Amino acid sequence: MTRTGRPRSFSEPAVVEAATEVFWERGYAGTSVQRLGERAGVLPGSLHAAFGDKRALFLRALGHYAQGQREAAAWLREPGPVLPRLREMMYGIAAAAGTAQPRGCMLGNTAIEAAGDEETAGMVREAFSELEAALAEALARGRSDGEVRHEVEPLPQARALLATMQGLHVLARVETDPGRLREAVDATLGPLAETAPEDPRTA
Amino acid sequence: MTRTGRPRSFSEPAVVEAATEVFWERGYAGTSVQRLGERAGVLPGSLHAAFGDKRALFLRALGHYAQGQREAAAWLREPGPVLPRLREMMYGIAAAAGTAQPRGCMLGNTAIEAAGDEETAGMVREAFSELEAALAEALARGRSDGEVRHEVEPLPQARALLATMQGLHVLARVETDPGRLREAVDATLGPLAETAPEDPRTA
DNA sequence: CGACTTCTTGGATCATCGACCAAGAACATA
DNA sequence: TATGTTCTTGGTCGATGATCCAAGAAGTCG
Repeated sequence: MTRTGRPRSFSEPAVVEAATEVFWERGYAGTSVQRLGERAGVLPGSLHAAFGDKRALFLRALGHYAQGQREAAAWLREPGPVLPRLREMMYGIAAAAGTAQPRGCMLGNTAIEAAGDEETAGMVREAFSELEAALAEALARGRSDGEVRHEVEPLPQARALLATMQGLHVLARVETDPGRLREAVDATLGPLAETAPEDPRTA
Repeated sequence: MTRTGRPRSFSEPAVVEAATEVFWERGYAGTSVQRLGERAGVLPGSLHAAFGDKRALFLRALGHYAQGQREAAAWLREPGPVLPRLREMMYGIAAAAGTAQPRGCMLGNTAIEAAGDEETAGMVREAFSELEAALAEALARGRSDGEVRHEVEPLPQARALLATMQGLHVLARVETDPGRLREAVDATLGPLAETAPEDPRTA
């Protein structure tokens, strides 16, 4: 059954991508449908016809962002030492400090701004849960490889790391020096390493 | 020089206190001047006359909240073991999970929502900086008392703890089980203790 | 007691925003 | 090419919100 009629002048995924950017930067309340249209090169009327109301488009955008996070987390599942990858992930968060427009993490931003909406909160909770599982899996593997101290309990430590990452996103919003956040990352990851915990950069 | 004319029907600090509550719960954009007036029992016109515009009242509220945080941090400076107090502070954050309306930390909420405003960001940065200093001081004292491992570097670790606390506020917005966040707290604080790191609750 | 000052009240104003719709444009199919 | 379907365009509508103001109310001071 091929669709007839006038074809879309825009690609739906491209609009979702653009909407993700805008919602990520400005939050839900801070984003107008008009601005969404401008960024995507589509008039508000067309957005309404294609996606429904603003909230529906926001949920699409949030899902798109969460999918990207899932793919980033998949990197932790590849073989090899995990602590350097955790450090790189967290350094990446720290690197936003001092940049023109730190956006934080859209999941965390949404948790704070839109926690009242149960459907939205559910999506954030689900995404956090998956990130936590990926972190726990990585820690467990690191532990059995002798890279991570055997005293580390993967699941609670994974939750702690997730919290620290979200907190880094928050601090990066107002912190001007990425180096200070990297020190915090080193202090977090140092005690997890089996060897040479006195110099975290060795891990 | 005593002021003449009709006296205020409201107390200025009480209005700031009420405004703090509302901004804390609903954010800056999510709060209308009308709602502020309702909560404080003052008409919007009077608010405007007494405080200026919405942003000015928000800055007053943010300053009020930051002051409260400073006083909470002063608790860490009192003598005695610091790790139990840190745990209690962080358990307190975790306890918001699953409650009707977790508000998070107004400093973190503001960092996320209003990072574009440089004056606002400066206030948040300043407050974070003081919290960090209080945490670092507490860790340093705990270390010299033999309570905290000597490998712990106070300032980086303080930043890491601040990040974790902010992250806990974020997670508490969508997490339904406070117990899971308490486990994360234990995983964070356990490695800091000098003795019995395998059971964090002993510290 | 009268004059002056300050606050309160209630509404007006202007802007923004989300949602919606009628009419025309663009395309596929037959 | 004629027909039907879908999309685009541009605008309207109602609601909300921030700000401000004029007139009355409630005090103080001389």
